[in-house]
Amino acid sequence: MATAWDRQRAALREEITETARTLFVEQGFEATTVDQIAQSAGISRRSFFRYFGTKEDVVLGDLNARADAVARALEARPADEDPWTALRAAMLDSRSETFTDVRSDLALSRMMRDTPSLRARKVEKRQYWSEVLTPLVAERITEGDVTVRAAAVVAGVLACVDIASDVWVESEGTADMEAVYDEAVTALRG
Amino acid sequence: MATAWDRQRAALREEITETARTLFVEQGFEATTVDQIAQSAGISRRSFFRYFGTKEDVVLGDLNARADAVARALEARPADEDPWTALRAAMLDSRSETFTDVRSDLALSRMMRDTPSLRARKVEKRQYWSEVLTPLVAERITEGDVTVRAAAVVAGVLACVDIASDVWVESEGTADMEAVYDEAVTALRG
DNA sequence: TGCCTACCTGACACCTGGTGCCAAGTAGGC
DNA sequence: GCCTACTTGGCACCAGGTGTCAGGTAGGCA
Repeated sequence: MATAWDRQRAALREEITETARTLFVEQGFEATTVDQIAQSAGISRRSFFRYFGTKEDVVLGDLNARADAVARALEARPADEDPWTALRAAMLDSRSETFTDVRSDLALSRMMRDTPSLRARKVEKRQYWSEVLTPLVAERITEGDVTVRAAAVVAGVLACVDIASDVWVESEGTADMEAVYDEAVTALRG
Repeated sequence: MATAWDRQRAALREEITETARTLFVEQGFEATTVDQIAQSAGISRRSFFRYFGTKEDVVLGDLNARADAVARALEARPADEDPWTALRAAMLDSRSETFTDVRSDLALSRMMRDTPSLRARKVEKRQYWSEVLTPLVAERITEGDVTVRAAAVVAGVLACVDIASDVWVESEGTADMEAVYDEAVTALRG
């Protein structure tokens, strides 16, 4: 428990994130180089890569942590709840821990939608979501090929989340994300 | 209509693809450099990038073309068919035009599953599938928010295809892809 | 046949993200 | 006040990708 070091590390990481996101919003993600970020944050290029594995991780940082949060929330739901209801509730429970303000959230979301490398890396992290959630969902499925069905439900739910997020960005943050999500789920469950 | 040029270009492109895929299977995708491919194919590194925008495109080349094929097949389905049935039939109709043999198909699929950059690029091309298919599916939806619902159905179907493909690879090519796909769809439409 | 034009090609330089390595520094424990 | 463990920065290096330019080659036309 090197607490002192850990705190310092976390603080610096936070500072780098701030600096980088400012630059990203100002001049775009791809147009911002790692050297610029490092220089603005007062560290070396090499150190940057010690705090973030890739440039994309600065934006997508805590996505894996959120998956774990959703997983914990899902486990806490009643065991007899059907997977769709349980997943929806779990995601709502663990939402908005990292919520700052609408404007910057919108800018970040738009960037994630419009930048190929960010989209790609996001999908990569989504795989972690599937790995974490699928076994938990499988416990709530009683018939058929449980593994396949669980994978399908998780993939379906994540797709609906993406759709809701897209519509939200498109609407400049005015759309009701929950309503869009429910509409998308309805389309699946017919 | 520069037919002569076009033919030569297509032939060379095919040859590069052959060469590259052989190298990929031999030593893995990431371990194979573009310089190696270019040298093996007897062209310059610069020319390689004139035929393929990225290294990944050598493997994923005709994915966009397949999307167009599915779209055409979808349009040909009876207008009163529900989207799920129509999509399933359309994908089956336009399948296996680029089918070589099980062994190399399996090797390629496994590579696509295990290589992050390939997965990422594949998802990128999947977006094109969505863009092409969603408006066609929308015509088959009669109630609710048509755009959102169509997007959800397309995303769901593509997710099920991925699941089926994954299970197929996992089973060394012995699994019945159509059956797995149907099982996955059942989980969604439950 | 011979030229002209359009396209293709290879070579070079350059940028960017990312990694391995090593020497120097700095904070904490005894 | 020293020792140790972790961190830092600098350097060299690799690979993917792009802009540019000079030179070549195939096709069309007189």
